[in-house]
Amino acid sequence: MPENSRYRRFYKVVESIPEGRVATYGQVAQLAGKPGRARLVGHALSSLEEESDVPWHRVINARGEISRRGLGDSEHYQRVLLESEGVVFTEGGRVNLVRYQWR
DNA sequence: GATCTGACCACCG
DNA sequence: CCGGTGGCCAGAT
Repeated sequence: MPENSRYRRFYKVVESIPEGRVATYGQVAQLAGKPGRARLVGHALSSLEEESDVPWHRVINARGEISRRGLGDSEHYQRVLLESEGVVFTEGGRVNLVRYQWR
């Protein structure tokens, strides 16, 4: 995905998420000036290059859970990345949003 | 170019 | 908190 694509707004927002904090898709969409377009964020992240500097792993869904289509292990990978930044998961494999959501 | 699909969300129950 | 519903929109087919 080229840097000059129209997803650039979203990447900019994601890049500004501090370490050890998370944001929801809807939140990113809103901060990017596209309220209600949470789905676009998902598409933006899914087309993101692996070598990108964007901390895509800090974006989770509104229930505090890691979303990913069927494929198994990359979901675990995202969790490991967050845990290495100090984010603690609950028993259900979810993040305590009131505590870790970026404001 | 019509239709389907999806890293979703708000709203309701 | 969980499940279903409707809506939005970019890619893939």
